[in-house]
This record gives sequence, C-alpha cells and structure tokens, in this order.
Amino acid sequence: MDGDKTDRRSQRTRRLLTNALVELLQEKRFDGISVQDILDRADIGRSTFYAHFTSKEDLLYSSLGQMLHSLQMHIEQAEATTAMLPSLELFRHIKGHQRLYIALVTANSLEPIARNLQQQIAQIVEHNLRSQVPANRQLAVPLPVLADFVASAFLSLLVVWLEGNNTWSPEQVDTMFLQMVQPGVKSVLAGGG
Amino acid sequence: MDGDKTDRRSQRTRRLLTNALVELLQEKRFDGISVQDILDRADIGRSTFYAHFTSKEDLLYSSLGQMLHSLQMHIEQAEATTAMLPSLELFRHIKGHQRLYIALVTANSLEPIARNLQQQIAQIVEHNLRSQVPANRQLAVPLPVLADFVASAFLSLLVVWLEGNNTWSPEQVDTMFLQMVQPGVKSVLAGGG
DNA sequence: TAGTAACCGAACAGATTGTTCAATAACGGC
DNA sequence: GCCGTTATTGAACAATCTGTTCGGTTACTA
Repeated sequence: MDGDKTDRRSQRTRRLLTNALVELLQEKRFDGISVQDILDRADIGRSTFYAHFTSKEDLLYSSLGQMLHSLQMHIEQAEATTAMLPSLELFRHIKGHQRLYIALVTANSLEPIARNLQQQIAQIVEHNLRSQVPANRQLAVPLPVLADFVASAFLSLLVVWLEGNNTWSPEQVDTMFLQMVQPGVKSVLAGGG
Repeated sequence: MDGDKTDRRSQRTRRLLTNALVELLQEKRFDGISVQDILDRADIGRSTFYAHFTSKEDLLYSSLGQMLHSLQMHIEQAEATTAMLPSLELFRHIKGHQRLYIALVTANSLEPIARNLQQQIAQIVEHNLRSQVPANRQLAVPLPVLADFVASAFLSLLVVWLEGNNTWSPEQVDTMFLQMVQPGVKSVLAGGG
C-alpha cells in the first residue's frame, strides 16, 4: 500500500501537493479548487493523490495540522516570558509565516479552517487562563467561553491585519489586541460585575 | 422571463426553495447540499430553480438578506433604549428566530455566511459607537477594527449559546457578553492605555 | 374568459469525483 | 551495484453534478 511517509518519493509527493494547494489558495477560494486543479499544479497523477489523501479537505487539514504544530512549538518555547495572554508570540509567529496564514485566514479561506484554528487557539488561551484562577472559583463567564471570546477576537484582528494593514508590526497589533481584550478578561477573572 | 416577485406562483416557488434549503441546512453542511437536493426537497423543477436563482449560493444569500433586513428593523425599532451596545436586542431577535440562526451560525454553517453576518453586525456596532466619539478624536484602535472586534466576540458567544447552552436566556448571555466586551471598548473610547 | 407568464421535465454537454489496474520507475537494504 | 519492494503513472470507468434549452402544460390576473 502507498503512503509510507518515510519514503523519499512519498515525501516529495506530499510536499508537491501541499505546495500546490497553498499556491492555489492564494488565487482562489478552497471550494473553487478541484482535485484536478491540484493535480495539474503539482504535476502528480490522480491515483497518487488518492493514495495519500482521501480528499482535498484531507490534504488541507494535513497542511493545517503541520502549521498548528509549529505554532504550538513556538508558544511553548516562549512560555518563559509568561504574559497574561501569549498573544504577542502568536502575532510574531504568524508574521513569520505570513504567506500561508494569509492564504488560510483571509478572503480565500473557508469556514472549517477558521473554526479549527479558533478552537486550537482557544485551547491555548484556556490553558493559559486556567493557571491564573483557583480551580473551584465560580466565574461569571465559564472559562471555555472566555477563552473562545479571546480566540475569536484574536482571529478577527488577524484578518484585519493580514488583509489590509500589513504595515502594522506584531507589537502594534498586540497592543491593540490587549487594549480591547484584556480589560474584559481581567474583569471576569477578578469576579467584578 | 420568469422571476416576477409579485406573481403568486413565483412567491410560492421562492418560499418552497427557501424552506427546503433551511431544512437541509439543519441536516448537513451547505457545501454538501446539491441543487438537486434542494429541488427534490422542494419538489420544484430544475429549470424553475434557475429561473429564480443563479446558484444555490444565490438562494442562500437571498435568505440571509431577508433575515438581516428583519434584524435591522428590530434594531432600529429598539433604538430608543440606546445602550452603549445594542447587544441585548440582537440576542433577543436571534432567540426569536432560533431555528434559522442555528442552521446559519452553527456547525452546519459555512464561512461566507459567518463572514457576511459578522460584517453586517460590525456595521451596526460601528454606527452605534461612532455616535459616542468626537469625529476628529484619534483612538488607539481604529473604529472599524473595534467594531469588528465586538462583532466577532458577539458571534463567538452566539455559537456557544446556540450550539450548547440553549438554556441561557438572552439576558444572561448579554450579561456575559457585556462583561467581556464592554471594559475593552470603554478603555479604547476613553483613550486610556 | 383569454392572454400572458410561470412551471414542468426531459434531455444535453461538460466537468468532477473516487476507484481500478497493469505498466513503469524509483527507492533502499543487502 | 543488485534486486525485491514500493510508489507513481495514466488511462479508463461509472456516478454525480451543473447550468442550459425547449416544447408542452398549468395557473394566474386583468
């Protein structure tokens, strides 16, 4: 059976397909991309594609998974500088992989990705917040909901940033982010009305 | 040519198609729904469909448009009770059209809708905020970005609400929403760091 | 009631999807 | 470097979907 990830040929195929998809994502929407488009761009045989992935969605999530793994590494490395929210690290990591993120997050993107991304980011945030609140404390807003709020605010700012104001630095974006988000988070964690 | 919106037959056709789509959206994702599915469910001829809409997306946006129009009306009616953010009115309106919103906003939804909804809500919010800040004041966060932040936080909470915690009342949800969002908004409008 | 307008439904070309299979090429352990 | 193993190829396949056309039928409305 095909799909051995260690074989050099397999790696090559997977790399070509991933690159082709990323390229195409910068040209048009995901649902406007056919498997045939990917095959043509990657110059890969039809049967080979289906030996590796079950669908174009499968390929997409494989790429997304790689990216999120790298993101997670980045966060954990920087965890020494434990701010209340690790947002600056996120913004920096994204700036470093701009092209892919632009393709994934902005106009060419699609709902499942944004959703998946938001969930992953929410988990990171929740993990961070949980360490700052006693386990048995009752909050006015459940922690998962609060984390989801932070993640969604994060992504919305990301879209604005990547789509339009590419001149802002990660630090500038982070400052804006924190000014909008942090007061609310503090308010909830403090238990104030 | 077909498509006269006043003719009773046209109205019937459009209603049947819209209902069929909403029904199907509660069963599966939009991109998993074919025109054929809609025709079967609505019991409408293929050519008739294309006489009214250019595609299933067209039908979808027509439905979404109706909904947002009704939402806009609802907001404007309630504008007497000018809170800082008209969020409670939004939550109430949504509770009143739960089924459709659940179909549109939650797991069965798709990116273009969420995006469109967010933009529309952001516009409502921006309109509201603009009246509270002098025209020439420079804010640490541009008003459109701030409005986008509010809208995205709103939608994220909406998803949590409609998908899981359906027992919360609009008032409860609104309280949580404001606790998370309002401090940040005030901070930006006040010009504080 | 009569003319107009919408609906039907079958049929069409073109594109897409996911699978199969035998032939070919490349890999990597020995 | 040899050779068995494994991946890739490319063509062909049925099945589905899309958007359009057109002659005939039905139902509205003036």
